[in-house]
Amino acid sequence: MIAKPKPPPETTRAALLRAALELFGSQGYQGTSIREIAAAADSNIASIAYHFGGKEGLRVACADHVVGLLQQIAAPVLDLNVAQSPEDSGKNLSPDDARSKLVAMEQRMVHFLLSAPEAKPLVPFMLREMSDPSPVMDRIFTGVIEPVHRRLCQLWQDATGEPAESEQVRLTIFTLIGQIIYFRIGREVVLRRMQWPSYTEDRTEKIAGIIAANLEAVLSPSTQDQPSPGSSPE
Amino acid sequence: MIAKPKPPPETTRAALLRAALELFGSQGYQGTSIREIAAAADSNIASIAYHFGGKEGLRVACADHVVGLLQQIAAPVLDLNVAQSPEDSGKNLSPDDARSKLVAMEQRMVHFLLSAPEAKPLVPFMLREMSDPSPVMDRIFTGVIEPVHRRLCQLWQDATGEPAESEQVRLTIFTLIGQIIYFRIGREVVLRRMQWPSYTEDRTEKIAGIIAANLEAVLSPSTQDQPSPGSSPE
DNA sequence: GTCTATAAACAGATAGAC
DNA sequence: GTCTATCTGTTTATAGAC
Repeated sequence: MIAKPKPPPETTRAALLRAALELFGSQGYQGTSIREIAAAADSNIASIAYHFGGKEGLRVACADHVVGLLQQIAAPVLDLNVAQSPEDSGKNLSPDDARSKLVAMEQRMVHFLLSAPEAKPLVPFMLREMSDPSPVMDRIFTGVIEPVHRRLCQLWQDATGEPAESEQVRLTIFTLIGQIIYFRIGREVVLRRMQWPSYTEDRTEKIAGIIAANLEAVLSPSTQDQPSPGSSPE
Repeated sequence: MIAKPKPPPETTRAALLRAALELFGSQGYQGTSIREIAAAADSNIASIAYHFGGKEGLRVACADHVVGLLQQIAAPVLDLNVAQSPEDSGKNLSPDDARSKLVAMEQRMVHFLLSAPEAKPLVPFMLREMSDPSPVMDRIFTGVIEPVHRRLCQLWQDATGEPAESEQVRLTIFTLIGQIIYFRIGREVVLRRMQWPSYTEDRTEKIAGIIAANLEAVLSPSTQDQPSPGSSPE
């Protein structure tokens, strides 16, 4: 426990986790049998009960695994400026810095969700758990989604001056996230309409560019009236 | 067959369809048993085989039903200007008209997806079929998604002059649709982050207003450089 | 820790009475 | 057209050999 922080006694366990993540992601939780998982992991059904207590335990373990990995990936991006200098308080950026950091984060998210190889097993699982309000969604929300959303809201404040936790800003950040995530969730629809067989680096880059342009357009004052959000002409 | 174009001999059939739509939408296809459906329709399992041939037949019938209803709902919006006058050719609008029609369609879609009572049973089913690439997705895509997307692209062309079927425009329309649909698919996440117990009319209106503002910002020339999409500084 | 064998519950489909 | 009863296969979970 002390001398060996990470020995590899988790061959079977890890294989089951990998297989489950993959299959839950592609077929859904209810659409996947523990037989399939055991077969894909070159193991047997009983090993799932042994290591995870059952199918639901395996689901929870997948969620924790995903949250851990995503936090690891998101960490360097989330506190790029927090740990820069001690007296900086790590909270305020110049509007231009915040603006370009927002665009940079958007680009990263698009590339990660659409074509990063390390995201391939994680993202489908996460998105399914996000749609299905399962008891597992809690960990994913608290561990990943909320921190990232809060960070984006903070950057938005630094870029525009609008209060980060206002309804207006929180919802606007969701419209940004929605644009990105739709290209994953609605993947089959997009590919079909675009007559693309699959996403490639070039196509991902194109998508990221369009969302970046949208983002910059919304961030721009545009010298028009944007007094209060509730005064739409309807 | 001729004298009675639509008598009501479809009490059980209709009840099964309604129940299936509801349960498939909330629990997913594989997460729903035909026993549940029969029970919810106050019928029995055998009636499903009799009326629809089996569970998969019921799924297809649900898809057709949804496509029919959505087309009925979307029709008056889609060809509002097509049937206006014969010599109008029904294709070209003034930029201002196209622009306000785009905003109007966005508002309609948000309200329909988030709080229209008639959408409540349809939308979850459709969104699930859209994520899972099932053989049923075909009908939904061809019947609803593609026509709506094409119409939006056409309006975008009328509003901006960019060619409707260009990659640029088709993807931009998807960023618009993504913003809207995310508030449905990511509903649980949004509600939690906003600390809202549920969507209300006011909140839906607020969301619609923010997306409308984004749309207008992107549609505006903004007097900045927007020469070609591939020349991002990176 | 790993695996085979089996139990108990569940799925979808169907036969046949009414 | 409707429904009960049943068939057949599959599911998760588990007991027990190794």
